[in-house]
Amino acid sequence: MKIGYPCINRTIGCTADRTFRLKSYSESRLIETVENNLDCLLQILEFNVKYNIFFFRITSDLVPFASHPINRFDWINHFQNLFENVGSFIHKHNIRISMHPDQFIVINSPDEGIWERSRAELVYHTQVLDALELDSTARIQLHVGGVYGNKPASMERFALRFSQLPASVQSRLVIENDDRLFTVADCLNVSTITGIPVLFDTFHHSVNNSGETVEQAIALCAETWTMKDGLPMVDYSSQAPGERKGNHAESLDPDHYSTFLKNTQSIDFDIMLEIKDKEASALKAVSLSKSDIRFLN
DNA sequence: TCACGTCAAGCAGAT
DNA sequence: ATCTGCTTGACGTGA
Repeated sequence: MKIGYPCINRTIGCTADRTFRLKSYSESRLIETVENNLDCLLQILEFNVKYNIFFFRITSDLVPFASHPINRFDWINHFQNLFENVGSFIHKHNIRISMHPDQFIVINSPDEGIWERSRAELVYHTQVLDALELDSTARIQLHVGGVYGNKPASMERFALRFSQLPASVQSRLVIENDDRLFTVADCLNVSTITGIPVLFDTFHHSVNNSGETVEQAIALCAETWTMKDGLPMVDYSSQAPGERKGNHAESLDPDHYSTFLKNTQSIDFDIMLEIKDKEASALKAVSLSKSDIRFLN
């Protein structure tokens, strides 16, 4: 079991997701920003290793406008050395990496334009992981997408579109249950058709499920991950006390977390803490997990 | 230096 | 018809 947090470190004072406005686009601005972002990414990973955090989600904003038509710069070759440098650090310390394209990436949209842009953005995410020379355990997590008034048809369209993606992208994708539309059961159905592993999100499951317990759901998801996919990835968070249903907690709830570990102890996985205070909660989790046999492995 | 309107992109439910 | 939450910040203009 590895413990991780997404994208941002609030302790070390740099950001790996610096960007700028489309109107301000220039090649020099892009180069300057990506240099900063890659440099900061390495700093974050160094911080993580120092504190026994070996799972990390790389921000989608690492290369701003990477899949936008305005960007015709060959950033992969230009930054090849920097990517390899970060990648070798990841290898050396056996860090697990994920990425999570944001809500605009919807491959099952009936709108061809949205599909085209989504495909381009997935290619970009794949290019980042490939430039880092990461193996097939480094994954891109995606939701199934929209329902458009017909869930079975939308799931079938997802499978069709998946089959039309480049093989390099296909081998990186995993699908995640969401909080409103596609449950674990839906994702498992899509997985049966496509072979895509299912990433279990605990919080989404708590607000959108088909009656399975967490233990049942996580076991079913785990079965969709093969050796080459690596350990199953799990997104973990809990309800913010007193806030609107669905809001992520500000900080790790030690009791909730310990109970979750106990309830899932028969399965090993890597856990991504989607909690607002980022690395602070990861540090708490590392300390709480030290008595867990999976963490010691 | 600071305040604050806005930022590439989508969906679905609420108002 | 328009706004809001997803992830929440931070860019950058105007004063």
